[in-house]
Amino acid sequence: MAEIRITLPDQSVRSYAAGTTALAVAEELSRGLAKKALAAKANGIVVDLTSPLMEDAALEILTFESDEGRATLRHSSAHVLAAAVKRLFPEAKLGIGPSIADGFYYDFDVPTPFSPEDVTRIEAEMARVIQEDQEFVREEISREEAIARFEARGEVYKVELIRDLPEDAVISLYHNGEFVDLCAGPHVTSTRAVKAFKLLSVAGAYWRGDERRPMLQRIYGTSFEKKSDLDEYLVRLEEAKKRDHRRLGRELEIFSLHEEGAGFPFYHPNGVIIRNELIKYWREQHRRRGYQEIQTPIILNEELWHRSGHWDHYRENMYFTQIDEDMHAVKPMNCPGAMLVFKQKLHSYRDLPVRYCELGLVHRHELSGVLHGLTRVRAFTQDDAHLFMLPEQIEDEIEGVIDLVEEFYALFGLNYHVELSTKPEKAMGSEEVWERATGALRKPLERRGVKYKINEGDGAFYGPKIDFHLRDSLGRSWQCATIQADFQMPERFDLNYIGPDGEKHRPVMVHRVIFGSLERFLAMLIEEYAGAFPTWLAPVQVKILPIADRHHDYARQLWGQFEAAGIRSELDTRNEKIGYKIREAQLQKIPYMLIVGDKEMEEGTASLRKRSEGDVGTVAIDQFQQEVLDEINNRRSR
RNA sequence: GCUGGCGUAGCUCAACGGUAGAGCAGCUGAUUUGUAAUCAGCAGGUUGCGGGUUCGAAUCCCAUCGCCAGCUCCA
Repeated sequence: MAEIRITLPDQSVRSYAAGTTALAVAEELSRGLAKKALAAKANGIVVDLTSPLMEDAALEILTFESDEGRATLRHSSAHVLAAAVKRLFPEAKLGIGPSIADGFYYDFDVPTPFSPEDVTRIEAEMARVIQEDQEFVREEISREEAIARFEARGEVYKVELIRDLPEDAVISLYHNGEFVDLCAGPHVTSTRAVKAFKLLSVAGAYWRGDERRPMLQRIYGTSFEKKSDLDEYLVRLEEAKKRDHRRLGRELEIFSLHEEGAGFPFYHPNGVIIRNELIKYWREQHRRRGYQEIQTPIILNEELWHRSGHWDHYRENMYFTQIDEDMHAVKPMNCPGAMLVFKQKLHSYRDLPVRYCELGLVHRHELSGVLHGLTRVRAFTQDDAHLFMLPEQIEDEIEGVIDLVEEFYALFGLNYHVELSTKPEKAMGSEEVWERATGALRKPLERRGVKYKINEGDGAFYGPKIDFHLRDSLGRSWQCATIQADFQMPERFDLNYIGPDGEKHRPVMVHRVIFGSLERFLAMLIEEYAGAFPTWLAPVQVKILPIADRHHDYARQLWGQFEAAGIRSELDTRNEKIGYKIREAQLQKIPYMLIVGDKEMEEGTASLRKRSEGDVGTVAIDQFQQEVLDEINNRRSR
């Protein structure tokens, strides 16, 4: 892979190893540069910082991986899209149009949103722009001139972007045909380079991601160098949809959702089995690591939520109910309950850390538009824990949690990325305490060499957090595990321990979840495994398929033996051909099928078929049983 | 919550102003079957819910609920 070269404003050049993401480069450079501009070129990525551009757009452009010139192609495709839209809708005002992970988008302010028919017309017009073989031409002008020119065109958003640039900034424009855009570049040489493209969807998007600003119409698309690559991508998208946990959840009878309770999931028998297996594993691990499990109520009175700060910072997400004279709230978080348990007795410094874990069912009033299968619901069970410790124990404790997360996720073979989320706007506590808490999270991460990115302003209201994110089958990222340092709640709840000096001292608290929520984690697992769960999690582990009625007794005997051994097995005695039964077991993704007919009954064996390998021949029952038990007990994956 | 799209039988879809149909699944019967679908028959819907337009609405309009994509927000 090509090395990455970057030209800085002073004309010096820096090199980065291949594989470095453009985002990482930008983050490093931004420490030394107030404003950055960036360009990426098809040959291996040349990032051009000599002509400053607005930060937002630069960051948008930066989010692609550096190993492809594809980003350039896509960014140029975005210009082609904008050119087409301006032809068909001259009144459209331009937002920004970056390349993104799998394609590109462009934001437009139009009086009426684009209809699907409009999108078809735009696509046709794009094809025309491409046919016209328009050359991409760069032009550099002064900030004042840029403002004047975009103002003359009524491009208020572009003007806003330019105004945010420094006084002496040199602005670059890119022309293709009659279309001109504010843009750092670079671009492909001609619109002809866009060989295969497709517009995928239209959606509203707030200008600059701010819900108080106007909502623009965002058109998403993708483009490739070759038609075959585009086709392959579209096929992959279709394939990914088959792994969607909402679809598999129904097909495999794991869970369901009903309009009678939007966002409140129903678990079916198979779902409960998987959930219970996860919980069983979770309990084993936590006991081993010195946690004590507690359980606290779902409804607690309003006063408690005032004390915890939730009333001030989280009320709009909470459900309330009146009991007798008093207002109560359904818990959106488990922390206050854990704090009451801790406070119930006097703690010695010798007892710390105290680690309380809790499978806590919480309810949150999430906005209707964000609900999504099991990944975003209104009632979910957090595999929560609250750790109370001496201040000097905090780094070790956090490191212990990181270790636990790594062990869990490794078991499931999950890939994740880590973020460190800092103080949000709506926060309690002083700047100084936040600094300390953030440091307490950062150090263990660095000590372990965990790669992480900073997520500015995304912390909880009571403290900063380390987040572990998983991706779903369509590439969307979901926060699962999180570790939060909290110096606020112990204060508010007046928590104490008795130190060696015989005096009361304030413990530090850490909140954390490993799965995140059982709901979201289950969704991730369904998609990760495409429904083919490892045997230890599979709702049905062995399916016994007799060929004809005369084999039923023998089959039933095997079934009884497996059940007694603790293997979840099922018997299919329906009056169907063996192919039919196999097909059904296969679609249910059952790991093992045992087919028994005359031969097997005679020998006291079974014919084994694995869901992943097909027919593997005759097996001895006891040996097979032992192997399955080993696999289950060792929780082997796949 | 916001923008757009979509709600027809358990599932996947058809009918798109003339009064709802198919495949799979389900049920019944026949068949006793050797590694991904045996055959036949039966049953199943006040077209999400509520209004309106019309001689007539699944089809058009309004409202509402839910779902999908994205934005904002989050485990």
